[in-house]
Amino acid sequence: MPATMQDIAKDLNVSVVTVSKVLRNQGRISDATRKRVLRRAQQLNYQMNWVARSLVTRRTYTIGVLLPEFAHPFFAEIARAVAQTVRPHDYHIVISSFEEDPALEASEIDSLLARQVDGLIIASSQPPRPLDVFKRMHRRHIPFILIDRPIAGLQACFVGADNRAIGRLATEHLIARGCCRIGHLRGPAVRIAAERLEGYNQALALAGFHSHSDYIVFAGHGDHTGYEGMRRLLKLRPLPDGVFCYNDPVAIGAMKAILEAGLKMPQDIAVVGAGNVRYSDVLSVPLTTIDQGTCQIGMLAAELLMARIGLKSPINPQKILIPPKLVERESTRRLA
Amino acid sequence: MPATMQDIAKDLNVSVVTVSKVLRNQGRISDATRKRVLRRAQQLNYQMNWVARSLVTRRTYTIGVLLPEFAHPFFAEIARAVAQTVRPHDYHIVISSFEEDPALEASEIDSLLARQVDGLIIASSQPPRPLDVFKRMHRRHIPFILIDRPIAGLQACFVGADNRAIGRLATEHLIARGCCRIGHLRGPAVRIAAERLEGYNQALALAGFHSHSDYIVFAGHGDHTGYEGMRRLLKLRPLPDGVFCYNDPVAIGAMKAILEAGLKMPQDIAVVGAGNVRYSDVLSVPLTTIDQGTCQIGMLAAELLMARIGLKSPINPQKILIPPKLVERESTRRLA
DNA sequence: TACATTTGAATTATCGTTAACCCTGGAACA
DNA sequence: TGTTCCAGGGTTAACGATAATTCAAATGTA
Repeated sequence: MPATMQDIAKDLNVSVVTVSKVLRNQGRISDATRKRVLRRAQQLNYQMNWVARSLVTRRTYTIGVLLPEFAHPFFAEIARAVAQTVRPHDYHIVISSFEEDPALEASEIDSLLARQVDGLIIASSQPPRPLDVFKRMHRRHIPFILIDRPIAGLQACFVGADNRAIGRLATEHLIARGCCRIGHLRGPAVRIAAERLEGYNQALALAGFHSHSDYIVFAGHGDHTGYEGMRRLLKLRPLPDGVFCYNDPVAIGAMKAILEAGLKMPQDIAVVGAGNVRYSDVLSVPLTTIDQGTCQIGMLAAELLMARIGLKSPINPQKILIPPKLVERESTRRLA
Repeated sequence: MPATMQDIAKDLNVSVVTVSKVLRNQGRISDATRKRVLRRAQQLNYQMNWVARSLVTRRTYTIGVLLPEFAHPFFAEIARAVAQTVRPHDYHIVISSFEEDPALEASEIDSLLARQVDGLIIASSQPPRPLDVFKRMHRRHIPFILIDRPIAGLQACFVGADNRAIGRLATEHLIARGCCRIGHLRGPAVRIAAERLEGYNQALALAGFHSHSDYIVFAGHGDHTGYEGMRRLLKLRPLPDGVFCYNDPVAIGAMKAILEAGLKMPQDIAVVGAGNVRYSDVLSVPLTTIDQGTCQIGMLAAELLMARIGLKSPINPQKILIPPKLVERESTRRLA
């Protein structure tokens, strides 16, 4: 059994509270006593029992991080950033994924609440009319930050990429590179994908192009969907000369299809992805992409959460959109 | 404030213990009472306070997962597998990374112990003469499983890849493909890298080749080290006609160097990586690699841990080596 | 000297739950 | 009728800490 404060107290003939005070540097304790306690604690290799402390302080120094899937590089990176940001505050993270299943997500939230996390960071998959999990959190005054995917109609803190700006930036870049038949491999039917599409349309409109629905093809999250989608795009005549892909995996799949078709990048078709995942630069043709500030999302969400934990009165929800940055590589590079 | 058992008890004029018993399906409770309690619990939206329960049961239903860095796809995948495996047991994971810093690792272990995790899964960076963190765990009877990186001289459960087999398998494959000057971009000075190197040497010896130290070049973990290393290999004459790379990122870096040198894969040089990371198959030349059963490592480690948690008497440490599998792609494909 | 203040620590009361044991009244049995 | 047994609870005491309050002695002050 690990040593408790009681063990120290008994050995030293002082009260448990005295020990507690010394260990927390609180209250008035004489130097002599302080030293005795500290010494004995070290001898016994005393380690705080945080469970016991949490029970009385109502603080677990633990936050829940709830992600759709955390082997995905994007979410893994966010989790890393969150963990690093909260570590100096003595916080740990309990991480959980829900495989894009709203019901599982809700049950995991409840489960984390039961574990008394001090706050939550969630990349939610809840439908626009969210279940009442969020109400439960409000009632309990548990702060939470939504990341990456906002929820329509929910007043809450949010940190995420500026998806319209991403769509715009990518498309404007293709236009600047001289493309005039720009296709889009759009993502699944979620808000993020819709916003990137909007950005794409905006950029086209601003440039005086008008978008043609044939050139907008549904893809998904993964590279195989990009591959399939691109094969559909390649059947169009005239061929697109530029493609903005919903995300990097989709772009990678698309590149595979393009190479298979015997076409060259960027000469025949220029490709832009989004996300700047690792290895985007060691592909056959290094991929131009839009960096969405993944790391920052995690950091800012964590900071926002830290700031709200322990606040007596709730403050206004804050929304942060990270401005995207273009990362230019071979897949759109202007030829010499 | 969330409802407590006391609230339910007071409303129903029963004792808290009765409520507790109902909620745990324990003890003898009449059907009538049971129903009343259950109904009231639902009405009040009662949620167990796991912190309080943990304090008395000495079980947190939480395990610590300690990794060198968890944005790395290998570790992220392991974490995912662990989380999925323990979820059915009602366990959650507290995850933490220590950036390859043994001191930070030790302090994180202590920190997780203070949080009363029921067990730990650790990919340790401790030196062969490990600090006494592990002794502390033994004293407290906290089960832990080492993964990926065994610690010499420490009696403990271990689950990891069979690195000698990986080195052997990769090298034998190159030999089978007709390579006869096989280089090795070896990893950093850690046991894993040494074992893969051993496997490489074994395979060469078995085939009657003798290894030449010039053809063994130090690389590291990341792709840039692979790039640098390969450039050194490319200065050798005669040129190697096959390279076994410590891991996939190194291989990816190496491929970049090879392509830059104007050489072709696999015609001029065949390349084998190890790890089978995502995107290994969408590279310019899809990379032949050795799958080390990442997912299985996480799963088996988690299962092993679950089996040990709550065991009264400690049982013998168990070591599991996952047999590797060859994943053949273009980078070594035999030409038609 | 008498009173107020400070210092250093002990007491007491939680926190929300479970473990272990105790109690009561009626049914079953002899 | 008395004894036993058991169903259906209740009581009490933790678990390991902290918050709030109280208290005795030492110190300062008038």
